[in-house]
Amino acid sequence: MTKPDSFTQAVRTWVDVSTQRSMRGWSHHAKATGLSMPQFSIMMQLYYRGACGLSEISERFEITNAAASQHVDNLVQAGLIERTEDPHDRRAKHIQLSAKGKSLIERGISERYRWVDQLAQSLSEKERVRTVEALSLLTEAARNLEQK
Amino acid sequence: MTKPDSFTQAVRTWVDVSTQRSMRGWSHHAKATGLSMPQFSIMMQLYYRGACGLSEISERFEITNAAASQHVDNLVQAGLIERTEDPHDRRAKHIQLSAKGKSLIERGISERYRWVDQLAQSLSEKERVRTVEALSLLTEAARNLEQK
DNA sequence: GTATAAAGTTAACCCTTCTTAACTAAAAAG
DNA sequence: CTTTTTAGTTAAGAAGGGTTAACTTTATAC
Repeated sequence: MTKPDSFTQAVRTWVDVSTQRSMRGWSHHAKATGLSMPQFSIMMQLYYRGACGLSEISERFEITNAAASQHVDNLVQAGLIERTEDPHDRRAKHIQLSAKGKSLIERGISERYRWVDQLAQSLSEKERVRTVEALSLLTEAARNLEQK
Repeated sequence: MTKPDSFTQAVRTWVDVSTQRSMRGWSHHAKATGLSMPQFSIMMQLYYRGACGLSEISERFEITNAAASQHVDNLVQAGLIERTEDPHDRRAKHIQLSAKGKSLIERGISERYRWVDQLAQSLSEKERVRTVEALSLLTEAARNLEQK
């Protein structure tokens, strides 16, 4: 509350605008592929954080193992993820994206961020450089915050 | 595809990080208030884009009038929004946040963006100024894109 | 080696969201 | 002034996501 007002305002506004844009692309893609929101989220998570067991999924989404198991089962049946036995602990499952699932998510990401390319083109080289500096700073600071 | 690579990358990374952060706060608040996701979204939309008729809601969320009407009805019953007759067209309704609803959303926003204040404190004055410049640029550009 | 804990699955059920269909009431068109 | 269109509501039902509870199988503790 000292005087970060214009800073706070600028960040908020940009986050609002960009969240809205990227969410729009996201829900478009989810709808186009016929995936529901939880299904899509699980796949995104598998893409960014890599393979995991079933319990990790239920923990991250704060749902029961039963619910997670059902979602996973549907995605396996759709051929989008693979569920194999963990060789070190045969109770556990090793859940990961299939090739088909991975490429689907990658198409989704590039669609979700197509507007960023358009954004790039509407700025000058100099503006782009300055933007990159500022955003790197912010990202770095946000990640430091995260770890505390 | 010329060479916006580092730009694209920086924007994507920041959007990912910030979306994740602000969504976390959002779903927290939604859960705490007992609102469902569609209910919350409708209220957010009323907050940012102002009062509107029922059809506007169904269009923006791509649901039927029936579904929109039901959501609105629940929110009216909870005392969070007001539904009055449009004096110029008595078929239409004028839907807007109540005082209670408005303050609920405002509390939500400030919770959602608390991390931005922390972010501000972890940067120097100089860094903040440069960030504000860059983000204003980006926001402006994104809005221009929007209008085309 | 038996008892207990942990990882997943399955079944039955509830709640929410959404849809279609039938309806009322007001405005616009002819 | 009658017909048609537009705005919104209501009811019934389908679909999905979530839960608890009972169960199987494997690992861990003692």
